[in-house]
Amino acid sequence: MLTIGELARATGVKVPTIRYYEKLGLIAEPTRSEGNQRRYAGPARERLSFIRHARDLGLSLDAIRELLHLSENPDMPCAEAHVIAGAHLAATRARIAQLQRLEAELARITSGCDTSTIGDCHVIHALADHGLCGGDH
Amino acid sequence: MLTIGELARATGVKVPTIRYYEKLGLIAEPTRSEGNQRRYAGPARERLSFIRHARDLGLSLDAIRELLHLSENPDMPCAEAHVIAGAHLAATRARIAQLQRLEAELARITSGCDTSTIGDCHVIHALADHGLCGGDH
DNA sequence: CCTAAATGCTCTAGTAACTATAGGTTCAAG
DNA sequence: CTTGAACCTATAGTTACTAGAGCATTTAGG
Repeated sequence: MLTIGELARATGVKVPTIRYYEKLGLIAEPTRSEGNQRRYAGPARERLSFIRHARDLGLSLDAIRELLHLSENPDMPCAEAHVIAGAHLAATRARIAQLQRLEAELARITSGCDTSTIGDCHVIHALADHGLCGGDH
Repeated sequence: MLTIGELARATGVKVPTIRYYEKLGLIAEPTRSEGNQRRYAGPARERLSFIRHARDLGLSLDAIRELLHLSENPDMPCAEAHVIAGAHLAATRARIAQLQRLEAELARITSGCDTSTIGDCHVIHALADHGLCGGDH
């Protein structure tokens, strides 16, 4: 049986976060010691590692909740799991594309200024005047 | 003089967001009509457009607050504005790089499964077992 | 056995940047 | 003069935690 601190070290999830996940119902309430401290068995560690890994990949707790629910029914079709992961992949790609557009504009804004006072600083003017950029955001 | 709704349409910032920015002190409290409704003059529109554009570029309200402060003093050196924009550019590039790593792993996870039940679904297993991935996150 | 340090407990509030809702008021057009 | 759109304030909810206060338990050393 692991204490909450040992579980935290084993999974890389911080102690307050474990308690937070418990309150959200993502992990089960564990057994308690005589002094009311949480004691975890092996399955809790696996479940928490699952959550950790999925969070690292950027999945929302809602998506993770669904995946956990699916994983409890090994006989169910897994199409839904593919939908969730696929949707997240698409969202990730869209976000990358958006950030790349922003990167291009930020690079343009920051590179074009060689003056030294705010009054004619290109950075400030570019931010103030939307017309100076591609305008695609 | 614009009503708050007209200002919202002119800048693309939603009405509740304008009031929110006012409460944060990002924009000045405007004059009011006899019936206590907000009435805006031209400068408010420019300032709000500045904020909007900077937000679209992903700058935090804190960073925007600093830039607004700088823009009020046209004679000050603009090195600080370059630092803010440059830091944001670097953060954006780092975020893109991170998302691209996640994209690669998500693509790997979602592509490798051609079974049909949860029990042996690659998506679920890949999330449960950190050892199956590159492990660089 | 006793004590001190580390770890644990609950609860509340704070973070970013809004968004939504409730319940009421004002404005402009017909 | 009435109606409907737009306005007002204030509070609470969103996401995924994190920080802090104030107190209890566990464990290792002496």
